[in-house]
Amino acid sequence: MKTSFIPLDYDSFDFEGRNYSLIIGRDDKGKKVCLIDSCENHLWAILKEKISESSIKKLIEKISKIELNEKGRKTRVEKVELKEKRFLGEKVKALKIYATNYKDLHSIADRLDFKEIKKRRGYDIGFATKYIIEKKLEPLKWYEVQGEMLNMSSEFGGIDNILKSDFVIKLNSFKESEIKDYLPKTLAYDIETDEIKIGEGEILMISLVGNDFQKVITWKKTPTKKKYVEFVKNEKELLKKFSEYINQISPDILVGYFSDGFDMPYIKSRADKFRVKLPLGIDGSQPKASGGVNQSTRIKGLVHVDLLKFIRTTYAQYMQSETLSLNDVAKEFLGDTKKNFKIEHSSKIDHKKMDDYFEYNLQDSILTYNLLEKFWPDMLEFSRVIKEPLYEVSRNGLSKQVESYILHNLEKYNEIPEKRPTREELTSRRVREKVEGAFVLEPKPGLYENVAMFDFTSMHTSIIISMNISKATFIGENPKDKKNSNSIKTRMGEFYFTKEPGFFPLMIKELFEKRRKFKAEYKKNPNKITKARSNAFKLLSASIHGYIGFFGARYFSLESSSAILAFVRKFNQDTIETIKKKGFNVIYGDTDSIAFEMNGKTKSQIKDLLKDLNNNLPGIMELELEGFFKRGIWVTTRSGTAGAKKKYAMISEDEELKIRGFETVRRDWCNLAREVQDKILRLILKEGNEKSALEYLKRIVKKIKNREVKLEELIIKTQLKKPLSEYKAISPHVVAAKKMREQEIPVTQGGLIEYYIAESESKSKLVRDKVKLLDEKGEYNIDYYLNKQILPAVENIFQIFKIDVSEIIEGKKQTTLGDF
DNA sequence: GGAAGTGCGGTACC
DNA sequence: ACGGGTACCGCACTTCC
Repeated sequence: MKTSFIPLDYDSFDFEGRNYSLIIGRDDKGKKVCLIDSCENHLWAILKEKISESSIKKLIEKISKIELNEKGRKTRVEKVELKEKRFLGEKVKALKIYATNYKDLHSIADRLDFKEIKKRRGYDIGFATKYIIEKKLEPLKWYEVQGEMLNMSSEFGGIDNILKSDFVIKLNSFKESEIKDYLPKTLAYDIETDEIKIGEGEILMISLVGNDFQKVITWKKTPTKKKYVEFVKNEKELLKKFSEYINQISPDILVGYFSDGFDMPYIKSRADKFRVKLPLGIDGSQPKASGGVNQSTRIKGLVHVDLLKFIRTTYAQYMQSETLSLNDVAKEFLGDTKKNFKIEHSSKIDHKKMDDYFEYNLQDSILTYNLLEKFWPDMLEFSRVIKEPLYEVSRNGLSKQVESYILHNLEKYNEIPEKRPTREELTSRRVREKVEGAFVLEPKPGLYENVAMFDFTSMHTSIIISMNISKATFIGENPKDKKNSNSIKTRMGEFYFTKEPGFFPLMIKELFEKRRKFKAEYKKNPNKITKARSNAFKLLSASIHGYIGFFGARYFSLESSSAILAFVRKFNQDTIETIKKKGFNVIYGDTDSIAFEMNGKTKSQIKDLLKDLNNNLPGIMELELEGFFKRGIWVTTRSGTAGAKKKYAMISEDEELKIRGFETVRRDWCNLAREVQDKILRLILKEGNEKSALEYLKRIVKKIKNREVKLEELIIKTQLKKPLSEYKAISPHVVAAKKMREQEIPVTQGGLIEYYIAESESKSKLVRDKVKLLDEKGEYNIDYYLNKQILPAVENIFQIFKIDVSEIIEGKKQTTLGDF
């Protein structure tokens, strides 16, 4: 038979001592389809140089005879082929060794201790990855597939009778078809429990939300008018109902928020306790948890997505939200918020409140469902670009995504994949000395008029490409062929890289060009998909240097990482010097940027300067105009007279502000201080002097002294980064967290702690002794907010105008500032 | 018992 | 383990007189 098909999930099974792939997906009518395909497994044995043909022949014979009988499996070498390959750029002769079961590739590699063999590789790549590389049946692309339908058959031990699928097809052939739209069938879920620790409490309710499906299942019998609430007898029945509904709906994706870390483990632990089976897999198998600290749960044939993980790696760096809580993320992306509901212990909840609880539980699934829809184009394109299944792509960090991309693109360069680092390598890489990072120019404090800013386009990546840097192109500290090389001095020594183009920089160049191409495509034809594709390439391209310096990477290279950073410093410093020599006053620079006074020159003259600088840059390196600014302000550090790095504010010609590093953008300062500072920066940058800013400050100070400021403006929010018991220094936010715990308010690691500083009778001078939670009665501490929040936020700004605001902010009696 | 120095802790920049 | 070096700054803690 023939059908359309889009692969969603990849799995495998053994039959008669052989591996088969099981690919789960849909056809274009929405029917669930499983494909069964054979798949050859292989590993590589790289041969030493100058091995005679006859020795190779003998070796092949010996290897062909390898048979294993371990772990109740019989696995044997099926065939061995001699190939001309490359490994880390070197031409090599290698044996491609096929085995009947991929699970034993590692054991076979262990048996290859022949003297003719130099290295063994390719035994540590996941089955799905290998299958996709070999067969090119790639995730989330549409295919026209042809095969034999299995129906009540006995083939493969009658597997088609077990699989919960509309069609099971033994694959014969396939070809890519034109891309049609695809929207996954999604089901979101969320649980409510009476105890946060996994398995220690009861699951009170579970909500499920699909396209036209909304349910809250609970055993907490309460009169309610909510139609979506369904009652069951007890927690055990709740769990059964949960899997019943999932199987009935049969979604492509089961999505939760923090569900790898909470919902799924909780459900599993309660199911274990009650001995309830959760047959959610396509073959009736149970969800399987894996990984230690960073746990995740996999369900066969049903893609379990923990949206938090995807958002964290792909979006967090560009987000405004204070936290990555479902509430904040939904607010930012959906303009929607969670139902405001304070969780209490179930025993305390009365009937009316129970109704709100149901609503709250449902709402969480609705938000999760809507967020998945929102992020779907990005997940889809990531999966297509990286060629890894959704389950992996939705969880992996950027380094892992880069590595997957590399593995899927090695073939073009005829490269044998490098192995994962061994445990010993990991330990030694982790304790290595730090590589020297980027250069930051100390600014000269002041208010500047007409500022131009340049920055290097994708600096690290373009250095890798232009200087041909990688593990394989590194040729040591004193190579013979210095002429044909790029070199740079680092703290660790002078490192040389051949100019002979290496596969790694070439691959990155191609990636970089695709990034350009898809960015242009998006500009020309802006829509969700082109945007997502452009974004996927952008993120991948920006993560290459991070990957090279990541200790878990196959292509990790400390020399490369340190050389890249040395070039980063060199190019920025050289450019600063050149701009200075042309007579400009350079104000500031950080890593890849340079800000300088335009010095009466016109924009077009500045653009000429840019062109000139670009003409002298090597390879694909490029400096671009970040912008022209009407004014910019740089201040001193709090403790001294030096210019503060990573802290500045500029205003563009259309009065848009670019504020970096100031308290305004820091969440651990109270809103009042942030707003006052923001307003003052705005006034000064707009007007070019401090007059109205000063008037404004005086009004605010008066307001504070008259206790006219609302408490919510004074809340200080700080994250609790580790378990309460591990803190050596008991700082205010730790005290606040302890208070919360006393009041049985859940305190979670990573959660935001909110408190304010109140007037107090105690003589203690410690801030922490004045900490109060928001619902604790008290009055805000005027002295603290004036001298420890407002003053530090504005002092340095007015100092630029030689104004000492501490005189304006009276009431600073106890504080002594040694500098005065 | 207070001043000065040290380091913990959180957050931001790129 | 899933990016990591540079930087700022408040606050508690330590040390010293």
